[in-house]
Amino acid sequence: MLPERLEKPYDFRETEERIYKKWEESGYFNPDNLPPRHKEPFSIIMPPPNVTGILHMGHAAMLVIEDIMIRSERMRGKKTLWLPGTDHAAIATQSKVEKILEKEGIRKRDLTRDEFFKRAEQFAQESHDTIVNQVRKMGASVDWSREAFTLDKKRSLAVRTAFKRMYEEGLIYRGNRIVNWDPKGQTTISDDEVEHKETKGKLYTFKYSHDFPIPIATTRPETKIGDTGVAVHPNGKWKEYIGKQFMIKDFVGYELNIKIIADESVDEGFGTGAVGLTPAHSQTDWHIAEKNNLPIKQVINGHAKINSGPLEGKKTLEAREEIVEWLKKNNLFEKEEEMVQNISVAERSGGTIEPLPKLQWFIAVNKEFTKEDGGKTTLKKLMREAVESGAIKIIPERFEKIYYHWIDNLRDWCISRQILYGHQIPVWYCLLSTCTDKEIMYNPQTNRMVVPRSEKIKPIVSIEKPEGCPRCGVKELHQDPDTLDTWFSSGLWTFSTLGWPDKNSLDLKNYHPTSVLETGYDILFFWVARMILMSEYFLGEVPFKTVYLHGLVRDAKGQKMSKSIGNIVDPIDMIAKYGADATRMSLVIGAPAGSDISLSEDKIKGYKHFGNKLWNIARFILLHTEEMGDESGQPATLALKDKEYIAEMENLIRDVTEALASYRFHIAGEALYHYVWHTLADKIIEESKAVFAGDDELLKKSRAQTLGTLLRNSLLMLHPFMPFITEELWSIAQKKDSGETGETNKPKLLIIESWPHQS
RNA sequence: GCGCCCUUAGCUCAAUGGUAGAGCGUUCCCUUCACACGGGAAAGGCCGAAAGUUCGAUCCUUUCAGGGCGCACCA
Repeated sequence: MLPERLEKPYDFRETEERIYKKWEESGYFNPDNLPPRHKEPFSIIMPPPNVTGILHMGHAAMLVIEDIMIRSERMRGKKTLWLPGTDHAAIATQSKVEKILEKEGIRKRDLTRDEFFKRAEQFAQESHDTIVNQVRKMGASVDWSREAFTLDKKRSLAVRTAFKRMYEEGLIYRGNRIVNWDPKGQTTISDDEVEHKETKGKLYTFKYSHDFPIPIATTRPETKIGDTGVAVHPNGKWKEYIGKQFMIKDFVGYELNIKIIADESVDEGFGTGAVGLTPAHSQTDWHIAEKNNLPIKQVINGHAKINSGPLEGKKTLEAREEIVEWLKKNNLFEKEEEMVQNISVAERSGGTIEPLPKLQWFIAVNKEFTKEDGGKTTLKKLMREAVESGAIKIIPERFEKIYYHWIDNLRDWCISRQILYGHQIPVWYCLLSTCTDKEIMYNPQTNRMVVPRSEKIKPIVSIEKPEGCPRCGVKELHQDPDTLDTWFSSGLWTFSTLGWPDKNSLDLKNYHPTSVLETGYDILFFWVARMILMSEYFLGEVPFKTVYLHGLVRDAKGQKMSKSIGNIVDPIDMIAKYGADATRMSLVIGAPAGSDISLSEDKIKGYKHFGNKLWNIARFILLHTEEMGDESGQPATLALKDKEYIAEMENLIRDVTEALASYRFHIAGEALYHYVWHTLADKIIEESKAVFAGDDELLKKSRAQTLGTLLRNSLLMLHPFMPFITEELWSIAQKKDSGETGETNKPKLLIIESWPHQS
């Protein structure tokens, strides 16, 4: 007798939604509700998807791998917490909202800060709802009761608390330094958000004036009106001029005052062996200028235009042409050569980065401070040591090298952004003239200080809005209009989600450090490194013990998925067509840690067929056996052949368990796939048909029991990979069981069943 | 420039110090009472090139070629 539900082919559309609901109602996603055998905590905090739209295959891959870990650990008796959330994604969300407003014919400047913020929140909410729905569809066994958002109230308190503490320690400071200015987005961005693109450029060689002895080579003539020095090699061909100062009365109508200085970094072999220094518009030059006390002369403004003099208002490229023309006309031009150069581009907006000096907030990564144990360290050291000591293991290991390399090149992190959507910096200013000696222009409508931002206005850093100015007592204070880099709040993610800054939080005690962080290798620096920094600093412990990095999901030809190529495979479409189980399998098998996954619809379809196969295996087995087998082990009466089958299964259990423990999910998945199809179905079941057609009752009984055990273990181990169909089959097999033994046996959900024993 | 990865079946990719696998595709046979979303059979790979280590290498080492990626203040 076949159970009724097995008579029909497997219908994932009907099943998946029903099963997910059943899991949610069971409460088992929440570790607090797990049965008492679940003691040892196992926690993963989900990398929060950006609330900028919908989930893509990369997110799907992330969800699957994390769910496999959570489900298998839950079955192995761990107290599993998988905490979900979303990220407000500051710049990314803001630019999306701006585009939407643009379509509605609304300009950003027509809205107040609050109005804009409301629109952004509304968009974020809609996007959040879509994402949550998608996460459910994937079958992710996350604890919704603990869901978090990087910009909600609790996280905001964490951010402000963190900011204040770091400020008081001197690790957050406000400084006038060269930043990566994005003229298109009108904001600073961090070094990591800058992409270097190879482009064809020209190297121009010229002299400032006929009296000036040294020719200079440059790719950006427009910046040369901001030159205040020339660097040459201390022992090079120009050394006789070191220390001399030259006044150039007319350089394209500008007056230059150039000092020749020596610097080891000058490459004699490149260009003319002399570098024209533009401290205000080049990171390198800034440092050399600082060492040599050269003045800093800003000539380009935030709109990438010349800010003064005869060329005022000209765009950089226009100014470049005019300067080259002027040089040629005045016989100062020597030559121009084609060359490949790297141009800096803002990752989000695509704008060409203009290095500019600006008054911004930074995190000092090289500044020494005293740890709780009295030892001295820096944030950079904390980040390095966490991995070096082995406290954090990165999988695959090769990314550890990449991580160190990044840390070694790390400079102070600019955290202030001139955008509206995000955590507003918890800093207030008193603008009364008694508290500052500079006049401030302030636009109350936009809550923006127009200019000049000044170091002379003293910041008042506070978690909550201060009652009044601590110096003059005046009530009216103005909050810094800038918001924080989105990675500042996500850096706190592993502990801000667990109750920090409340140090008595039970969740924080139980689940931090988290067990595993699983994410794409593309945000190793952006995010993983920042979490290590924050957790080490604020809690003195690692945020996670293991980092598992997955690759990018690419199309069938290995190309990056993108809208312009039109090769995007949408997880939700695939779930609708082939089911979540099939989609999950396709993202695990053939996808080892750290390497890119190439995905095709055919691959997903293949795993849908596998689901069908599994369904029919269960049909066959349940047709011939009374029960699926239980934990009590093998009866002594098993036939020889059946003992072999059981032994084979035990090997599989060992292999799969080991593969999972070593984070080789693709191996585990493939082993199961291969066993179920090509061993259980093709060999064992085929051979069993003859057994059941025969008349040896003992043999039949032995085989039926064996098949029941094989099915049982297959379902158990496949569950983390294909949770829906396995749970459904489990419930069917259980029902048959309890139907015969009476109704007191409440069927147990597969989700909390015990992982098969290894012998 | 520094560093990392990849090169395996027609395509996209796994695995492994000792007979090489998956998905899709190709050829032939079979509607047999789990499944045609199936079964059976088959074709197809000197595992990028060369040298070395080893009883033995696709796997380890070195060099080379091609491809990809990360980082970087070549003015």
